Amino acid sequence: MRKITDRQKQVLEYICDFIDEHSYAPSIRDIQKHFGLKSTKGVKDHIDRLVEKGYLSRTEGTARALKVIRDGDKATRKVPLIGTVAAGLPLLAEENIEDYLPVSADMARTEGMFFLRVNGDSMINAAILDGDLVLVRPQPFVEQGEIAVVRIGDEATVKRFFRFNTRVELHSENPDYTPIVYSDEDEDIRIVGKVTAVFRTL
Amino acid sequence: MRKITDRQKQVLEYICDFIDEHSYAPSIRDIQKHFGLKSTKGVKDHIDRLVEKGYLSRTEGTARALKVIRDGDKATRKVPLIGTVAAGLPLLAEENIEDYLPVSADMARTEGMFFLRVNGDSMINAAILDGDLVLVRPQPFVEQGEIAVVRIGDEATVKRFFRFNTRVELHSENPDYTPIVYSDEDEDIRIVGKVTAVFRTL
DNA sequence: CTCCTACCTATACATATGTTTACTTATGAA
DNA sequence: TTCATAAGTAAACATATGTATAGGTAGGAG
Repeated sequence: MRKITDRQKQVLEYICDFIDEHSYAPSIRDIQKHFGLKSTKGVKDHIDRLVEKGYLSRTEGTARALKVIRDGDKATRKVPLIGTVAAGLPLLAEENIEDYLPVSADMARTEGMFFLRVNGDSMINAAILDGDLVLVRPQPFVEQGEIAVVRIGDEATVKRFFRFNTRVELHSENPDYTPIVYSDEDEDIRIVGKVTAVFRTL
Repeated sequence: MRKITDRQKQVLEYICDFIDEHSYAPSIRDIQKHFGLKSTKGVKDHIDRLVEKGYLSRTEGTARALKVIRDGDKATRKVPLIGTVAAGLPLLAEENIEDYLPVSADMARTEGMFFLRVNGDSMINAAILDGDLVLVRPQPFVEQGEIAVVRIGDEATVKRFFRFNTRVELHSENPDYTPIVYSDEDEDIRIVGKVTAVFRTL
């Protein structure tokens, strides 16, 4: 990223703070007043340079149309919490959205991701506890041994997924539970997605 | 929340979408054009009513100063990741901020919260693994047995905190580690804050 | 029916805001 | 020195945008 002068940095910071506080960008004259300048031109120059150098974007001729371009913008994505696993939940039914949680776009890069609340202690050795939220990326496959959300009939569970010759095994991370074994061709079992993150509130 | 008409709902949705796309709010005339209206007055009326009914807030006389008031706004807070625990880290030093992660404002209600990356397996039985991020609320006390970030001299650790008569005990959640015992009055030990959430990316 | 509200047109008007031209001052590089 | 750039003053200018006044139509509540 190209260098900016100290003054330009001050202006950029003021714009950031202003947007943070008001939810809309400052006008050129707002900035002018803040810095005690006697002309709008100076401000305009600063903005033009910040745009040239890639720190700001704007729509010309439009009021308060400044946007700060953040370094690898930590955008947020609202991810729906759609239910609890290990209960007979109507997966992916929009009616069942309990809440939306904002998640770093880093974590939820794909469209269609969702949260499930985990019920029970079957994954306790994978450090997923009862009540934890898992972030799921929908996909029809996972790598050997990855933690997946699997639908068996009308129920869904979180398990480690293994595929061998002609069978599929779902392993709990708890010695009290024995692996669930299915035939390779059983239509009743389907991978819903891969667990990509775990969230817990204490 | 007071009811709004279908038309008002349409306008509100358009405003939401516009802000989503442009990062700045539409002008009255933007909205007018979108709905194919021939006067600005109608739009103004809608906005006034949406403000009255609590769905919008605005700064009068200011261009593009609309703000959508979201239902129990799932706002986001940028929480800094300031280092790794169990290393001799200069805690809370702003220079050490590695990154900012957006977190649901529900989780980070307090000012000054921060993330620490947990190093090691000393809390494995509390389902906090090596590499997990813990969200910390700075406070000088915790309840008996809660998980806290504690500073011992120049180092910090995550441990369950217990205070007995004249001593303080820090318990790991791993049988391989023995509790650390300190005198009640030892100046060298201090509670930094309470661990309020755990985040893990798989 | 009468009154009220939602919704809309038409037409101005006031001002908030972006844009531009012309100059000045200071600083550092060539 | 000479040139380029950063930063700023001054004074207009153009237009984007909010606001106001005066009506008009349709439907529901009383």
